[in-house]
Amino acid sequence: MRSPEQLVERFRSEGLKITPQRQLLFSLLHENAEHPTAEALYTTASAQMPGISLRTVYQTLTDLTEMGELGQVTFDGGAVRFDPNLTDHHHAVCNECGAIADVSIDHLDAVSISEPNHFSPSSTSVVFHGTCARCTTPTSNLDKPTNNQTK
Amino acid sequence: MRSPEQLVERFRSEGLKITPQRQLLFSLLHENAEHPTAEALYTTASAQMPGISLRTVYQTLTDLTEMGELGQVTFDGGAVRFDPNLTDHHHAVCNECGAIADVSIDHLDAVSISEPNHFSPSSTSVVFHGTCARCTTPTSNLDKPTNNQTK
DNA sequence: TTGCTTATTCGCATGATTTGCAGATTAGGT
DNA sequence: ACCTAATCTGCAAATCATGCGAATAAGCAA
Repeated sequence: MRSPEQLVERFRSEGLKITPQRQLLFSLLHENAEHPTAEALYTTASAQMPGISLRTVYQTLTDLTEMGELGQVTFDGGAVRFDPNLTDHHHAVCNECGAIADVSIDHLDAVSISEPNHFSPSSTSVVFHGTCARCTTPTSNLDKPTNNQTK
Repeated sequence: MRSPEQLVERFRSEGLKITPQRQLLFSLLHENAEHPTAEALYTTASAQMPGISLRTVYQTLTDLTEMGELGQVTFDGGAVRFDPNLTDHHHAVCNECGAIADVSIDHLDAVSISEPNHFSPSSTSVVFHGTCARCTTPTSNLDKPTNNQTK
């Protein structure tokens, strides 16, 4: 996703309005690597702007997605998560705490469908399920994040 | 998933009852490569057994999943789809018609997370999005399946 | 076959997530 | 300051899935 400043520019140039709600969400999403759900963003946004509507959060998220400024991902049927990282990347989901990390992958080009077929893939997405560093470390389970996995 | 006969055996041996509803679902799922949703199975089942409850379909599907006889997959936030294929495989989703095909993958072992990290993957799933053979073929669009993609 | 026990089925209520709608509000230009 | 269209908000409603309790029926024993 572009910076809040650049988004403001883009919105302006498209005749869209720069509201405080949008500006807040721009900043909350900027470089956000948490893959938050709409609900999570709403909670955070509400702390800074009491009265903001969940509907507005959904609306803005949908708008940004349609503008190609935001990505969406879902894992195992949970709620949709938003991803401002638009670079080509994949995800690693921790079975313990539900954390989702962006990962780059080596040799993805080597992966191919083995049986003879006529499927023309336009994109390939890889999801690793496993245990993250934090949950693997035997010591200091105190600051281990709580399980945020929706399902 | 095991054959209906084997499932009947397993259910019996575990003290579970063999109801006509379960038997019907066993047969509908056996070697079913359509990745149906609960709703889709309910529709099919209703044709053969009017009066069967959607609740029962969900219940049976959940039971089979918990018994490890059935797999679940979801794509792009749509409804859960059930997969009787328990072999190690991946999926190719057609952007046009929503069809989902099971695929085997070559060189998956070559795929690795590139940046230094301590994530221990226990499983890796790959999803291809693209156009299936049927939707690619320019001729005979007549028998092209309708778009079953939920979202 | 009859009857008993307990698993199952079924329908409805409820929960979670997301979208549609309409009226109130406000950004941004005149 | 004023206008107008875009936006925000609250609520209804759609979709998907699960909890619950009453009714039903499978499987077993006599």
